[in-house]
Amino acid sequence: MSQPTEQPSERPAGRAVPTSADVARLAGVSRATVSYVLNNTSAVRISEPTRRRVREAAEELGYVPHAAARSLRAGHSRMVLLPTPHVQVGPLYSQFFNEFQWALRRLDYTVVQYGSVGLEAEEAARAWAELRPVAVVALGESRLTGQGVEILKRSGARAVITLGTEKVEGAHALVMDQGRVGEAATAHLVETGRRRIGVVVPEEPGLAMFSGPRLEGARRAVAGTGATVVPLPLRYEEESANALAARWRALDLDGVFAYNDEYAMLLMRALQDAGVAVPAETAVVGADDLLLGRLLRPRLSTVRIDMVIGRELAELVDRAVREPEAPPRTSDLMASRVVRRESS
Amino acid sequence: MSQPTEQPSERPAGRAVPTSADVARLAGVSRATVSYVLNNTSAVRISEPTRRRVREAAEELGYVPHAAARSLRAGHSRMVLLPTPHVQVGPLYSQFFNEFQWALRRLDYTVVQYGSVGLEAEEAARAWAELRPVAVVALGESRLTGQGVEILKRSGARAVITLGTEKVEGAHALVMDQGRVGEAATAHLVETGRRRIGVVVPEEPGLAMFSGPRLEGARRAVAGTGATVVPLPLRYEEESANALAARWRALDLDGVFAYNDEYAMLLMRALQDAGVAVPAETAVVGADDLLLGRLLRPRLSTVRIDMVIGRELAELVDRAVREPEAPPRTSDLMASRVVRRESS
DNA sequence: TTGAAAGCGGTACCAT
DNA sequence: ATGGTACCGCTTTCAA
Repeated sequence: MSQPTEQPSERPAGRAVPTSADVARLAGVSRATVSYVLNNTSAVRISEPTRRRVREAAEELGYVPHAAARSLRAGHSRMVLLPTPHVQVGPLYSQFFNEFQWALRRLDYTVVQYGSVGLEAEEAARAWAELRPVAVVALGESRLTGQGVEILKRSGARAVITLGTEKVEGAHALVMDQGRVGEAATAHLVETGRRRIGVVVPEEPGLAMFSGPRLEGARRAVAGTGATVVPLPLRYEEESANALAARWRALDLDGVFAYNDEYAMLLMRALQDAGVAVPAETAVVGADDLLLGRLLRPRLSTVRIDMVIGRELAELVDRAVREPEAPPRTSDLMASRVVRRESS
Repeated sequence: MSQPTEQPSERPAGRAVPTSADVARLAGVSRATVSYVLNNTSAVRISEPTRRRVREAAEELGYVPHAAARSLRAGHSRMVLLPTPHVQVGPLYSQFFNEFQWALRRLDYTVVQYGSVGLEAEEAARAWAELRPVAVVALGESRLTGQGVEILKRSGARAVITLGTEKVEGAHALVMDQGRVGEAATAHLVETGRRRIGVVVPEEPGLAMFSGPRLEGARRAVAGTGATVVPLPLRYEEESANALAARWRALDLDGVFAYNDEYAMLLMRALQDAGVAVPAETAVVGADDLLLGRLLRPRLSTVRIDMVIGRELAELVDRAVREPEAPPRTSDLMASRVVRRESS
């Protein structure tokens, strides 16, 4: 550039970002005093007039402290990093998530979601580590490897928590036992006299971490009852459902756990169109207890999933941060119960 | 504490977080050299053997650079901050969002979502400003005030972009003209001969920013046609829908735009249960083109919304960052078209 | 080709 | 009750 080099060229118009030094200058005090006042440092007494002058100066300049500088000096941050899940999440999850964030904030943590679409597990971990979070809470399928956990801990993370089904070496694993969902649904079907039970397994990628355990749970439920379980691959598309419905009679199933309410609705519609009577011929059970299930005819039986309240998880994170050496408390964060309606 | 003061007590077990100085020491070079090697600084030539020693040392220590220190020194970051929306978002939005994040990363930005549940507009803005983001993109109803924008810009944000319906003083406003959705749906109803048209207005808080403009759009569509629009408040609950259906005949409506597919399904079910024939007596149109709409009987007519591709928005953000003084380009990011099925 | 050192914005100890 | 100052980890001249 041909511009004189003394021109910063960084903030072309408008003055520079105010720092605590600017506040100090305007208030006629030292930077230390500014820090004391703005942080209400109890160990130091500052006279009321001085406090006021500092506050007014900060206000006038629109001063906002620089989080990076602060945490650099402090040697740690209170940032909890949440890798954003790749898969589409349901309303249940969203509510839980909001609650969790809110609770963490109450505990004085800064919650930040960091998306890592299109990054490999390890480079993602490295990217997260650059932010020096005090804790990382991976909720979904974000494949966090043992290697990744090691990177994070080496860079100062005091707690790495996975919330899911896979247990990762070195991380606190909070299981959400998806198996229970399949178990509850299938047990219900068995109890109501069904013997040959289909279990829908979505073919969409990213759902495997839920569908696998649910299928396993279904298998547990039939063990020793004489009933059998048949996995049913299904894409969330009308054609896929119709194809499945077309060969329904050949499958000879009298009950089906459809993974969740959406797949259940898809399948039930296809079954009805194919002339299969629900629940007379085949009982259908979904999961998630969506409102839409109540609108179907017959009304859809479902498994209602109650996730642990966000506050509980937030406290668990806080404890893990304060006592990193404590043994990973493996809690189960889900409770499942069947809501029987008309489709089963 | 009675512990000797020389004990850091910060990392009780396990060694300290490695810094570039540690890498330098291990590699037998200076910190400067480490920086040069790890950043591939082209202005400086470092011998290949040295490069290797540095890389190996970094690898061995598990060194990850400290983002805060880096951006503090640099005087700026490439963080784009996205306040997380409070309302539950649909699958359309999620897809768009992922694409947007991906595109921003490709442009070398660090995308971070910051939740602000339970914070007032201005304190939220201050919290965001502490992170010194280079840009803030507020997508939802996160009420960003003119005051908030001012705070952010004062603290170095080169672009503040709102994506929504409200225009905020000082921010680049990218309108997503929700009105078009209501306009398209209603125009379709009018063209197919409907005269008294209901427009569902969800009572759920947080949806007002969508429902208001959609209602206005509906009003535009009937202007001068002789048709009329009747707002229909509705909660997303079965009882509310039933109550509305019970007084349907009294309302004397022959068409309804039901806000979106979910509300449409809710309402259509209630209408059918109340004996109102769809579409013979009343036509129903939803929006979002969810798969579930195709499963209903009659199949639900809908408005398909195509959002701008995330890449386009990412480039727009990039341009705004590089030329903060350029006039806010107000682009429309949505295209709406009616998909007629059987319910209209 | 490499090293020494200044400085980014805060905080907290130690003086005064 | 305040101010001076060292330092957190990293980048980037400037010298050698």
